[in-house]
Amino acid sequence: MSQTVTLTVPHPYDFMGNLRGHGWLVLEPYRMLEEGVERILQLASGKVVQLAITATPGEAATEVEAASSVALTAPEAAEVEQTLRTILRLDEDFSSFYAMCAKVGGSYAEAIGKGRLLCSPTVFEDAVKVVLTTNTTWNQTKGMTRRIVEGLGPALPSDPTRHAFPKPAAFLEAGEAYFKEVARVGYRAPALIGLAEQAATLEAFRNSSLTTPELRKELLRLRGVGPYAAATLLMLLGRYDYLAIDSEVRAFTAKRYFSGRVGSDAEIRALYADWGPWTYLGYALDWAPLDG
DNA sequence: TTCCAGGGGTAGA
DNA sequence: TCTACCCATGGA
Repeated sequence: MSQTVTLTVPHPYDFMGNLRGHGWLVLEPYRMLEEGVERILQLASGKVVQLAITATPGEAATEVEAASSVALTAPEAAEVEQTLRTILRLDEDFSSFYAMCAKVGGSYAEAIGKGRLLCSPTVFEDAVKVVLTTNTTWNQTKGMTRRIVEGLGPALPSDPTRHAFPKPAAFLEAGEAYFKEVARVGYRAPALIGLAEQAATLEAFRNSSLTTPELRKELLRLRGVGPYAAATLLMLLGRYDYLAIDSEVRAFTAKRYFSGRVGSDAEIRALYADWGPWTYLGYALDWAPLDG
């Protein structure tokens, strides 16, 4: 028994760009599919479902559908639809960003339809994953995330090797020792416990009336969250005012703009300052792997 | 061994 | 605001 939830998407819309804009789609409980992404999700009813999320074929997707592994009640189907709208950011308005891209031109002219970046169903999950990207390699981020999901997340009945993302309560129950000894997150363990303790506060950030600088200040109060993590989390909350300056940004801008010299954070920020509220995306669409 | 990865916390200037 | 140092882990 299975069921499909379908919803229409904004125009223009780049579905695969939405998924591949950053690394989230390869962090459990997401898994990359050839034409979309798979997600293990625990619904409010407690049911754990497997969703295969794909779009109508072609350049201009008009619909996204999630094929559930099991039948859903009406409230469960509505919850799946709302979750899709959240993780694909379908309700965000990018029109002023696209207008800016068209004005700037060049490679930015191809940005129309892009900008939506996959996020998690909960701010808590996004915050955990962002902390797991700090001061480590991408492979280790994937490993730490996988061990947390497999160790603490509720299992999918039809395939118990697959798990949904664990709830904050599971983090607290597992305790710091679990994260150090089993998940091997090292010194990040206390930060993850802190995020679990403040999960309710984190969720309120999704539709916060705070200004972006105010919200950034709140995020910076979280243990394990510094300038990079705060800027990344703001992006995941739909606020693109700040650049998440990490080793990759420094390396890219050094090569492209500073003749190999690593620019100061102020110099790097100045490169994208004209993008204003779209700064993060201004960089994201500038970035491209450089040869040599 | 040493370095460092999609940094952060702290102390001291 | 800036710099120096430490922080667990694991691959190069």
